[in-house]
Parts: sequence; structure tokens; C-alpha cells
Amino acid sequence: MSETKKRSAKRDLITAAAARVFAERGYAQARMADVAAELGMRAGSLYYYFDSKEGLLAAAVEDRVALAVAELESIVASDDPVEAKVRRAIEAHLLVFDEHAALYGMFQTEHLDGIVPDLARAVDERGRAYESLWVGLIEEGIRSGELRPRIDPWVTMKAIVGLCNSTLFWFESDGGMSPELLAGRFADLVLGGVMA
Amino acid sequence: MSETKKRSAKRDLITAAAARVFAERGYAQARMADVAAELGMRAGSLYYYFDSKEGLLAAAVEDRVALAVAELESIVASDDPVEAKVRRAIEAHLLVFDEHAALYGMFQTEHLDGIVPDLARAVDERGRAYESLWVGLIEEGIRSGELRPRIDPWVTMKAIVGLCNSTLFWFESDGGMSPELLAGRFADLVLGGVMA
Amino acid sequence: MSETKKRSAKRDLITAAAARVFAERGYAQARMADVAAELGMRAGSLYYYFDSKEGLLAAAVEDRVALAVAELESIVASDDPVEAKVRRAIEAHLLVFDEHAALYGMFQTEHLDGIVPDLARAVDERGRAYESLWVGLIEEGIRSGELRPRIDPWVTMKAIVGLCNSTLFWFESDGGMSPELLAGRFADLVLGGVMA
Amino acid sequence: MSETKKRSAKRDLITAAAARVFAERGYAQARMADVAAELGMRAGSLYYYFDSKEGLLAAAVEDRVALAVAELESIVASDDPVEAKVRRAIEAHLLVFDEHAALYGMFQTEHLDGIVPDLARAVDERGRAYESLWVGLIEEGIRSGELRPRIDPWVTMKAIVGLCNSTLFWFESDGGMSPELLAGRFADLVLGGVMA
DNA sequence: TATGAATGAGCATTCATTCAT
DNA sequence: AATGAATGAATGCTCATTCAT
Repeated sequence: MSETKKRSAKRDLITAAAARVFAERGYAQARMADVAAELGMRAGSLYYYFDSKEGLLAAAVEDRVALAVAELESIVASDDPVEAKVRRAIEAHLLVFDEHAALYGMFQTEHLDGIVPDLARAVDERGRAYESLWVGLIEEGIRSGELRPRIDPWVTMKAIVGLCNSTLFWFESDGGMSPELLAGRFADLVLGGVMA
Repeated sequence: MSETKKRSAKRDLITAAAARVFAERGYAQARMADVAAELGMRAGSLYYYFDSKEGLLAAAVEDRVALAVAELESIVASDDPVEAKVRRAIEAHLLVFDEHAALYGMFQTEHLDGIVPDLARAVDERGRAYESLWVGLIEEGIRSGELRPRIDPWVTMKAIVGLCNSTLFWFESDGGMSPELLAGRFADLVLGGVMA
Repeated sequence: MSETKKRSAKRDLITAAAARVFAERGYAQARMADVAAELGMRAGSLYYYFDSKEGLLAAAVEDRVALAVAELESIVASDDPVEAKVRRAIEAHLLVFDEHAALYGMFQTEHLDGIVPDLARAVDERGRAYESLWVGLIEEGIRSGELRPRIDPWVTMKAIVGLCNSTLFWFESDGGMSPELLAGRFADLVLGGVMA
Repeated sequence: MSETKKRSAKRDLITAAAARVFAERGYAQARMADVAAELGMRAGSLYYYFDSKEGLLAAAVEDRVALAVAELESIVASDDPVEAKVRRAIEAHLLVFDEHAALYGMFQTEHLDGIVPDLARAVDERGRAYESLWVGLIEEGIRSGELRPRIDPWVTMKAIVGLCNSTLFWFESDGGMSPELLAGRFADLVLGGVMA
């Protein structure tokens, strides 16, 4: 049991390192030796914990995908007005990204379907679920009169999610601005636009 | 001259094919044989036109990067009101992306600095120039009173550009919606927000 | 006939260029394009004159190998005293080398048996004939009492020929010393040694 | 430490095999697979010990070049009469060649400057040092009256060194004659010539 | 006669993976 | 649990060679 725990802890260390390395250099450019070096180990040793590079990628990704969906689910289900929900959802999105930037970066930048098709499919499904929740939220706002009746819920969702996702390519929370503040600005833009 | 033209035309065919293949599978996963096959050729033949895989990537990218910057430049320099400029700029962005989706996709999804550092640097510079133009446009709007005085020009620029860039991951113009229409929706969102 | 002559003349130009290029870069490192460039042509054009790179090598070598043997033959057959014959033979050797340095350089420096076995065998035979003539000359000198009775004819031959051959690695007649002068010094050394 | 020793020992085995293969087939014609096969390994495995084919060549050559120079240095510095020094130097030359024929063969027969310029330069310098020692020895003999005053030290050096070097192309100590015996004959020739 | 274009075989090199220790 | 060593498949690249024009 203690052995098992130690092994599991080490696995976590490795997946974390892998997520970092994969995100930084790209999955294809990253070598197993790079991941191992990050941990002061040798490439061969990783195979004591994982079957393959793809397996390592899968493990690095698998557990953490569910988080964002669950969070958004609870936000949507709450009794807040839609405006508040949108604000909270955007903030939640950026906070998750901020914490797991390396991980989510891989979803955007890697051609995972050519590498780990099963995993890619699973991730895709999660993504669709996430998008559905957003669409539902927007439709709720339109129905309740809080959002403009003429906006296209699906396009709007794509815009908001795309906007949030794009932070992966440039935002670093240690760069002066907090993710919460950035989320506020984004929400302002999305809700009220820039026109005077 | 005719020979030169033919050669140049073939080079263009190859770079186009390369951009497609690189964008689809990712630069690292793409084999020279894939690019060649796209043209009914064999891998070795590509070396008659290009020195290396990296050279092919560079050629595929190089010439076309300047376009977007030039276009935005002329839009910003025009006499339109800022609102119209923003609308036109967003539309121009999406139109360029629609036409060269494969190409611009690579900028987002590949870790080019690890592969072709010089090219990556050059592309980066263009990107910064593009962003500067947007920031200038937003500041102009604030000064003229057309845009809200409290918005942060840089963050707003990042939001708009990120929003437009994110279409690379999902938008296909043959999917029912024209890029012009999508651009209009995006401009509505950016300018006026979603609140009723 | 005129056509044939022109073709033959061109073939000679090509073999000369090939000998030069092969000797300079080594047969394996030399590309057909290098040989062609030496003549302001393209690689493919050489195949109008020669079947293959090996054929080109063979042609470059073939005709000229007989020269040295024939010359030495006539020297040995003459009525001069052995000392004079040795002097003349050494000079002839260096003169041939000086004129066809590129060509003979290839015999020494290339692993021709791994590349053109038939040619290598033919060249080898010529070489043995050449050596036999030298051995005969030395034996003649011993018999006649002109050369020391205790020297080993074969080893002596190897020494003399090796000595002459070694000039290929350093001697250039435009470097200040004439091949005739060098031959004289070599003959002095071979005949009388260096001891006071 | 033991690990390091084992690794180093293996590296030596590989460089030895490489020297053999390179000398036999020529560097360009030799495949990494050939070198590996000589050791019962596969080509890829060599890269665990060396960076590249060129690196392997460099390693094969590097350490062993200094030997001959050092040996000649000590001979020249001794108190023997010049005649004895010359005899010893020739013998040393042939003995080194006999032991490392494969290695030194490459210096003569490969166009190393086109392949590993740095290494070629380094080897060249050693060669010049070696020649300088010989020239010095000959000048010493002339000054002391042991050698003829009229001989040209540099040409004489080239002759002696060239003579010794030429053995690389034919001499094999298991062919009946010992290198020591051959060296003796060469010294007789060099010192006293062949004339009766 | 010469060339531009294309080919395909060959080879160096990389790297995930295995395995005895 | 980890490593050093070895492997083999994959792939970029070179270059002799072919051939239609």
C-alpha cells in the first residue's frame, strides 16, 4: 500500500513533468530523455511507470480534463443572473488554464488525433460537453431577456471560448496581471463591448 | 525566363502542398514523402526545389506573412470612423485566415522556435507589428471618444486578435457560414457586447 | 567522322576533368555534378558520353596507364650503363607523374578495387609489369657488378618506386623545383646514399 | 568508475574497428553498419558512443597521432652518431606504421580536409613537426660532416619520409619480412646507396 | 547535344523501446 | 527502482542515373 502510494506519487511527478515538456517543445519534438532529465532520471526508467510515450501523454491528459466541465456545470446550475454566471465562467476558464497551462496548451497545439486517436476522441467529447453548457447558458440569457435576442448562441459561444482559449498563447500570471483581473476585462468586453 | 517561370510555379505548388500537409499533420509528424505524395511526386524530388524540410517550411511561410500586416495598415490609415475600421479589420483578418488557414494554423500550433528559430523570429516581428497597429487603432478610438475611455488598449487588442485567431481551430467557410458573416457577428460582439 | 572526332575530343575533355576532380576530392566524394561543372555542363549531360561514374573513372584511367610501362621498357632495353638507366627511369617516372599527377594520384589514394574491380585488376597488372622491369634492371646491375651484390632486388625496387610514388603527395613542379632536378637528387640518393 | 572504464574500453574497441574498416574500404565507402558489424553490433548503437561518423573518425585518429612525433623527438635528441639515429628513426617509423597501418593509411589515402577539416589541420601540423625533426637531423649530420655537404636537407627528408610512408601500400609484417629487417635495408639504401 | 526534372536506392542519424543487471 | 547498453524502425537527405524535350 505504501509502495503503491509511492509509485502513484512518482507517476504524478512524471505526468506533470511530461505535461510541461510536451507543452514547451511540442509532443513530437519532445524526447523521452527530455522528460526524464526534468526529473533527474534516464529515459529507460520511465518505462517502469508507463508503457509508452503515448501512454505517458494519455496519462498526463486523462485525469485533468474533467475539471473544467464540472466547474462550468456547477456555475450554470447556480441561481445567479446570467451576467454573473458569464463572469464567473470566464474567470473559471482562465483560472483553470492558468493552473494547467501546459496541459491545455497541448490540446490546442498538438495534432493529437494523429498520435493518440482514442484520447483525442475522449478529449473532444469533453470539449463538446463544455461547449454545450455555454450554449445553454447563452440561450438561457436570451430567453430571460438578459442577453440580446438577435445573437447567435453557437457563434457567441465559439467567440467566448475562443477568446478564453487564446490566452494560452500569451498570458502568464506572473507577468503582472492576475487571471482574475484579465477575466474581468474579458467579461466587460463580452458583455458590454468596447463602444462608448 | 519561361523555364524560370515554370520552376517558380512548381515551387509555389510545392509550398502550398507543404503548408497543407504541415498544417494537417503538424510539421514534425509530416514526412517529406507526404508532401511529395500530395503532388504525385517522390520525396527526393522535392530537394530539386528546396534545400531541406526546414527550407520548405520557411518558403511556405515567408512570402505570405506580410499580407495581413499591409492590409491592416491601410485600414487603420483610412478616414473611416473607428467603428467601421474595427469592422473592416476583423473582416480582413478572417478573410486572410480563411484563404491561408493552413499557413496561419502552423504559426499557432507549431513550436517553430525550436525548429526554425530565424523564421520564428521574423514571424514574431510581423506579429508584433500587427498588434501595434491594432493598439494604435484602439487608442485612436479612445481619444476620439468613440471607444470607452476605461478599456485597456493592449488587453483589448489581445482579446480581439485572440478571438479572430481562434477561428483557425474550427471555422471552415464551406461549412455554411461565410467569413464575412462571421466577421460581422464578431464585430457586433466586440463593439456592443452581448448584454441586452 | 568529323562528328566522331568532335565526340572523341569532348570525351577527352571530360576524362581530363574527371581525373582532376576525382584526384582532388577523391572518387567517392566527387559528384558527377562537380565534373560537369568543371566543364560548364550539367551532370546529366555526361551520360551522353559515358555510361556511368565508374565508366568515366575507367575511361579516365585506361588509356594512360600503358605510358609509364612502355617508357620504362625502352629505357631498360637501351645500351646505357645501369646507373644511367636508373637515372633516366627515375626521371621518366617523375615526369609522367608530373604530367598526370591527378590520374596517378587516384591509383594511390582510392580504394579502386572496391569500386571498379576489373579496372583495378588491370591497373594492378600494369603495375606488376612496371615493377618487373625495375627488378630486371636492378638484377642486371648486380650481375654486371655495377650495383652491390648484397642488395635485395625486390625490396630495392619497392623502395625506388615507393620513393618516386611518394612525390604525388607533395611535389608540384610549379613550386620552384623542376621534376628533372628532383629526379636527379633522388637518383643521387638512391645510387650513392647520403653518407659522406 | 568501473562503468566509465568499461565505456572507455568499448570506445577503444570501436575506434580500432573503425580505423580498420575506414582504412580498408575508404572512409566514404565505409558504412557505419560496416563498423558496427565488425563488432557484432548495429549501426545505431555506435551513436551511444560517438556523435557522428566524422566524430568516430576523429576519435580513431586523434590520440594516436602524437606517438610517432614523440618517438622521433627522443631519437633525435640522443647522443648517437647521425648514422645510428637515421637507422633508428627509419626503424621507428616502420614499426609505428606496422602497428597502426590502418590508421596511418587513412592519412595518406583519404581526402580528410574535405571531410574533417579541423582534424586534417591538426594532423598536418603533427606532420610538419615530424618533418622538421628529420630536417634538423639531416642538417646536424651535414654540420658534423657525417653526411654529404651537398645534399638538400628538405628534399632528402621528403625522400626518406616518402620512402617510409610508401610501405603502407604494400608491406605486411606477416608476409615473411620483419619491419626491422625492412628498415635495415631501407637504411642501407638511404645511407649508402645501391652503387657498388 | 544538352538540359531540366524526376527518381530511387543508399546511408547517416534519431529515438522510443527493451532488457539484463 | 533505476540504469547502461543495445536495438530497429523511421526518416531526412544525397546523388548517380534516366528520359522527354
